[in-house]
Parts: sequence; structure tokens; C-alpha cells
Amino acid sequence: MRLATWNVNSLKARLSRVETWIASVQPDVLCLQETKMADAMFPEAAFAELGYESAHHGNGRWNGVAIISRVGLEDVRTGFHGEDPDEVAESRILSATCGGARIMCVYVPNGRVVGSEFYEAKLAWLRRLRVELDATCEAGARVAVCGDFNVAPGDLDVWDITKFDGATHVTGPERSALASVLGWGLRDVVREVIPDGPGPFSWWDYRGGAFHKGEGMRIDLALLSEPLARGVTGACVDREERKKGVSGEVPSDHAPVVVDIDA
DNA sequence: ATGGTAGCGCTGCTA
Repeated sequence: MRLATWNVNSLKARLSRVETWIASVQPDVLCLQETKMADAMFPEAAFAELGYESAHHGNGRWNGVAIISRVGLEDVRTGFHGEDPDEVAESRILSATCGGARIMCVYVPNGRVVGSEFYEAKLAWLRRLRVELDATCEAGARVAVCGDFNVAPGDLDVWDITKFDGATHVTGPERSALASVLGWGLRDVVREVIPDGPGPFSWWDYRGGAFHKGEGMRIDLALLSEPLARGVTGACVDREERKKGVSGEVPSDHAPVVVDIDA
């Protein structure tokens, strides 16, 4: 199974690139974040034409998550378990069973300024993600939690840790909350396949030529439970997609993360 | 030099 995750920064603005990328890379399951659209606007037919089923959870111009699969898409859950779908304020988690694995597509809150109410909400959201795993997944199950975590797990996951002193995405509480999610029984397989850094980065600020200066962060992660992680045969970040297209089409500020699992 | 870019959508917020 080829599993991928990609924060597309508006699926409406990026659809053409996403279609081209899918046709080229041929993922079996693709998790999308920041679709920035309501369910009614989701281009389900475009993915069907490529041979994929899809599920989307979006409620407006921010956030929005989707799972695209050509190996089945069952038992879709919108939001956290026990959450009234009509009461979900922000669309940040979508789960489905694809190809015998429980896929969770997540878009963790950014957190903005350390210590702000948004930062505290981010920590609470990550704690709730651990609760979600405890409550909805059996130990030993095939589980993949993929998405934009807005946390750089280690110092090698930012271009220059000395420039991040106390900054959002690298603070101890954020990393501890992420570690608690991993502690359910998940492995950061891209870091295992690529142990050296800095990088591989998955996000670069649009401003100031950050991409070309190599000033990025690794915040888009594929976290796999043991039965899936055991079968990983390769993992990478597709930096090519982050380059500007020949037609001048603007890329997302995130690159896709791709994991191959022999299963 | 306290900026810069992108998306949404039309004013300023979010990232």
C-alpha cells in the first residue's frame, strides 16, 4: 500500500495539481488537509474519475480534511468519537478504514503564539487525539495517523533550532503532547527511514524564498502502528511538488509525504 | 527593513 498525506492549502486552488500528482504518484490512500471548503464544494467526481472513493469533512473557508482511497473506504467517522457531527466547530479529523487499515487524517491546530488560548487549545486537541486512539483502536491494530501536526518532533525537524527558541511548533509541551500520541503505539516512519537531518522538511513559508534557502520544517507526519510500520519499504517527502510549475501554478506551502508499506 | 506570500473574499484573518 502506498499511503500519502498532503496539506494542499485550498483544494479549490490546488485541484489541478492534486489530480496530476495522484496520476503520477499513484497513492492507494491519500490524506488531505486544509481543503478550505464546505462538503458541498468537494470535487468527489474528479477523484472518482481517477478511480478513487473519497470522504470529506469541511465546513467553510478554513481547515477541512479528506481521505481519498482506491482500496476501499468504510466506517467513515467525522470529527472525534462522541462528538455531535452537527456541533463540530472546526473540521480537523476524519477517520476511515481503507485496505484493512484504520486511517486517521488530522489537521492539528497551529497554536499561533505560545501561551495564547490557541496554543492551549492545540495542546488539548493533541490530548484528545490520544483519547481517540485509546477509545476507538485496539492495541495491535493496523492504524495510520497522518496529517499536518504543526509540531516539529525533534531539533532535526527545523532548519536551525537556534532560531526557534521557545517558538510554536518546537516547545516542550507540544512535543510532549505529540509523544503521548506516539506513546499509544505509533512510529514516525519517515524519521526512521531517513535518520539524518536537518529535514526532510515538508513545509516552507511562502515568504522570503524560504524553500530555496532550505528554511523548512518537518511537521507533516505519517505515524504507523507496529503491524504497519514493520512493513514499511520506503518513505519520502516529494519536494518536487513544492517547486513552482512551468505554467506558473502556485504550489501548496506543504509537500506531500509518501510511505510505501508491504502489506 | 519589525517586512515578506498565499488563500478566501472583499475586510482583515489565518497560516
